[in-house]
Amino acid sequence: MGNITIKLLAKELNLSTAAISKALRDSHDISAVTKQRVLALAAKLDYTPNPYAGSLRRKKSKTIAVVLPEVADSFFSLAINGIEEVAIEKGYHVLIYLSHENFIREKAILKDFQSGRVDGVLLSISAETNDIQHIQDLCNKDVPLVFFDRVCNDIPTAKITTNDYESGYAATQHLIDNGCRNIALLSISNSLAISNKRMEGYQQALKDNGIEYDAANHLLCSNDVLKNNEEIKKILLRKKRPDGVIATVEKLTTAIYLVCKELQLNIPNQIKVISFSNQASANILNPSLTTITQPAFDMGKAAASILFKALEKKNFILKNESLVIPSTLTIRESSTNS
Amino acid sequence: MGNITIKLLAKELNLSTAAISKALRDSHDISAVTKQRVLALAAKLDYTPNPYAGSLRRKKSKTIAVVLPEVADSFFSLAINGIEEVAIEKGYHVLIYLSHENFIREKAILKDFQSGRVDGVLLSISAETNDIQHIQDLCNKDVPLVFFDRVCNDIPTAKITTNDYESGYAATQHLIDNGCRNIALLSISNSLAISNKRMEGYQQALKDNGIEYDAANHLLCSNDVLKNNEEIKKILLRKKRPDGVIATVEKLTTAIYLVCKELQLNIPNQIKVISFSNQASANILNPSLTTITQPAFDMGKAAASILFKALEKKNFILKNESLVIPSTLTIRESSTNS
DNA sequence: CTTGTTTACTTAAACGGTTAAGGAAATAAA
DNA sequence: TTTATTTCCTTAACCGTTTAAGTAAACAAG
Repeated sequence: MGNITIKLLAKELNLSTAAISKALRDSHDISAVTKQRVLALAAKLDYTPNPYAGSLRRKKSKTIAVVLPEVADSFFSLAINGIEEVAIEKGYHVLIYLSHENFIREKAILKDFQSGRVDGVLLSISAETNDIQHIQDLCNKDVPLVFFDRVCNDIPTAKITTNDYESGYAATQHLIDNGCRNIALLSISNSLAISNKRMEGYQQALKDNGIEYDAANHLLCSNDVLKNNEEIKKILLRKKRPDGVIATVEKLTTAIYLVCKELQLNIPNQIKVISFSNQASANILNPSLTTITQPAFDMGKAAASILFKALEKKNFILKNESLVIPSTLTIRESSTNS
Repeated sequence: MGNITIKLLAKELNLSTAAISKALRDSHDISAVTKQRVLALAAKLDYTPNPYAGSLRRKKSKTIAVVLPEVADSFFSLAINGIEEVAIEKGYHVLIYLSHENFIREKAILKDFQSGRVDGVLLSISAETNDIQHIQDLCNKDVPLVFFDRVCNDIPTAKITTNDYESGYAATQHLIDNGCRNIALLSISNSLAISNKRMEGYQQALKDNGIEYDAANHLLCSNDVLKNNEEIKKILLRKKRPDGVIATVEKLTTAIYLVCKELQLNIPNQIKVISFSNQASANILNPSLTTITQPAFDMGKAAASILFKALEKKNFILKNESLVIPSTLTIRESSTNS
């Protein structure tokens, strides 16, 4: 195909490749006239520089990686939007990787980044991740890393989170204010910081209201939709049936609604529901869903912005740049007395 | 940082870089003993090959690009999952780009691919795209391209679509079967093939049922949520108010439900609704939403699979590989008589 | 014993840029 | 007029890997 290279431009204009390179990068080593000639020919021949040649020489790829547990979730979809927006603006490219909540995959993905493939990484860890050696290893190779949402506290770097503890507390308090005394909490992990913080907020709110925490009210859900449904059903069929449910992740909402429908439990009269969710459809559910909405887009944007600061300025200390962007409670019908 | 390179391994083992390279790629130019020594040292030093050096030399990046209009939509989220699954399996990396339905951006994104940054492209065109020169240009540079969902018929390459015409027809017929005679169609483009095909299916179904097509029933929506709400409201306030609505894209569902709520129009009694949607929450809307569900995950997977075939086999003719994966109509409460 | 073949390497060029160092000509300063 | 400086280039090394071509030694065949 004989692609257009700097060499070709050089030969055509009787210049050295160095001159072409400099002209294209607007070095003031090159006369205005020559620059014009180079630019004109480059435009005419539709020259596009080979990114990998440059990356090899400069040891910079102008690429970042985004590692997510999954993307079939409004939160991560919106986060990607935020990330991409900043990346495009800064002239960076975005590689996307899904861990599918699988530790082995996450490890393999991060391992590859030791090659210099990317200049920086945005990471939201998988629910399975307990061992953090692979993250440690990456940081030891001086690859800038920013966590967002699902962070790992033992790694000293920037973390963009939302106020999970306060949100857990607020959700619980809201249900209590609306008469609930027996509140179930559905989560997806016992090790993720976000899960734990939401849980702690929940427990503190119970305590502050003189309600004893009942471990039977805590359900750890999996990736298996059917199994989750069964477990939720079991909880709602208990003698001491919960009068409120908090779903700490979006995807559990459907399960709750369906089980309630099946069991003919009226939301909100018999049981009140609140979800951590970014679904646009919360408003039009039956009944409309009270949500804790995370600032997904802004979190993505913030994470990317901070990463780019680290990429642009040297001596930028990532670990000083953590940021907490608050979630918002939107009260709708599913949690209030009609 | 003095990274581990082939050179370093070579020096350490008193071999040439060529020998190291060949040993690592298991060339039978190298003795078993030497291979073992190389592999052992590489493992010990945690050698990770520089991807860009290899890309430069081999003129292959082992990377594909996915260009989407947006990602805040269940369809594209699921499609990404499908694509990523295949890519990981094949050892490829996935660069993601969002056009935000903007022609200029799409053009700039594709232009960059002429550089050899990616070995192939998966594209779902923006709603603004009428001029296809930029796609043409990319194809002329022999970059394999596979369209999915939002295809461009004038480019002779593989296209993964769903049966939009039949789905439009089925949606319309379903509403007619349930008593509708005055059906509004909400779409987002007059130029996208998917929009046109759904529209044609709609028109043919009307015709086959002896219903005259009324242009006033066709609403072209934009990216402006508020404006869409206004327009939908206008249609539903017409003297000849529609008794059925088809949303040809997921995001218009919320608008319809909200406007109906505001106007106190009962779904499905006063107006029946059906949406092209992959929302998991369709089931728990009020009322539950009848949907045309696209095989998003499978379309992503299929598109990626076909692209990889083209990347792996030469003389693979992409344009012979188009595929239509049917959507499924799931009937729920929003479109049926109670 | 010579010739051909195989084995197991090495040498060096190549991929397409970037950049430090150098140099000739023009211009400015002494 | 001589020397210093600036301007505008070129030369060549380099980034890390791959690979075509070459070669020395060992072995086999005739």
